Amino acid sequence: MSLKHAILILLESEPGSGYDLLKRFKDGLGYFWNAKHQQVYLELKKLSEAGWLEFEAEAQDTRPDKKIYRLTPAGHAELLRWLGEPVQPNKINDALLVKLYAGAHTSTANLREEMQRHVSAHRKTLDSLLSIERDYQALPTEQRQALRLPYLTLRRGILGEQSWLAWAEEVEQELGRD
Amino acid sequence: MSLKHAILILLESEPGSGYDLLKRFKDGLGYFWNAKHQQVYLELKKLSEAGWLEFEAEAQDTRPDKKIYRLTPAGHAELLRWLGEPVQPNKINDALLVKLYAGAHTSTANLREEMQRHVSAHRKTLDSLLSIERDYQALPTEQRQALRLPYLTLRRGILGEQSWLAWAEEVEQELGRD
DNA sequence: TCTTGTTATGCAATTTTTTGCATACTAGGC
DNA sequence: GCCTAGTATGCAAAAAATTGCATAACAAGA
Repeated sequence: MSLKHAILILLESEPGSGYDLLKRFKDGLGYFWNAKHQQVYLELKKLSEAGWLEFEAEAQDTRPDKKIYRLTPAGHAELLRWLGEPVQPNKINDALLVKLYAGAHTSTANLREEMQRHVSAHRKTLDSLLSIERDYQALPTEQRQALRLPYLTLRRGILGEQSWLAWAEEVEQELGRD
Repeated sequence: MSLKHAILILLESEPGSGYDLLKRFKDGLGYFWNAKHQQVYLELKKLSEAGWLEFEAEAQDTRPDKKIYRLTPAGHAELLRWLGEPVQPNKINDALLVKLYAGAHTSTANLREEMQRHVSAHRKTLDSLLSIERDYQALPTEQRQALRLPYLTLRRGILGEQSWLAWAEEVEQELGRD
């Protein structure tokens, strides 16, 4: 799995705390990973123990202390090693589709409500991705150039969400015919 | 998680063995769930112990025995209960995007090869989904009607793959500029 | 004849992820 | 004054998923 490597690459770009990483997973340019805070903190601990990360505690007056993590040379080497390996394709496990597939055993109203909930969430995600894209477009050329690969991951998110919403319209049309 | 419920709904449509289920997940209208055989067999065992499934061993001469599973009334009730609950949105964990994001630390050639591998796989998936769609279109009206919800899940797969491939072209364009 | 692919199932160990619980202080709105 | 949201971290238990190993036989093609 590559939560490990997702963390390594984010910290390679810029050192930060677990909390920072969670924010970057959530609303950064890279729209590629989801993890609960418990998992991230645990993984940071493991990666430190493995010698791939080191950290410095940063005392804060009013807040709990922050641990700022950064890559060690061993961590950097591991990242390079991993980049040379092929990654295996994503697997799709989509509970909403399971529910739709089984939809004949429940009411159309139930299905439409469920779809509506998901449509709202996807629209919200798309809006936020588009707003990140606008920020990117506004950057000066050299900065855009430096971020061109992360930007491609953002594009994946945008195209994926748009496609999802187009599908949702097909579904709504079909469910509406009752 | 809903491997449980994916299994319940597949067996509700038609009883079958673990091996059957794996095939249905792989190339049927089950474009929505992936599981290794070990996981499916274990889950079938657990679902039987929970009283949601029952099975009958079917002796075969030349092959190992088959266990044909089917829903019990309790299993059917559980399926209905689950259908009334909201499902939570999918999370995205995409190792390929992690690699692209980190791409500045490796060669463009490496990235292009990786993309090429994935493009081939996605094209193959799309072809097979389109061929399933053609079979569906060829069915008489009543049968199409009965399968209209499963068909929507197939559409999700098709639109998703097409969108993925469109994204891959953007990536190829960008990587080709070196 | 040998290798590969398909049919058919399962246990055990490990890794990954989720869920539940826990702490502690600040800022802003009503 | 109270409630909510945000900042900041973590342990422990349970559930889900992967990896490794194991068995057994047939069919098809090289």
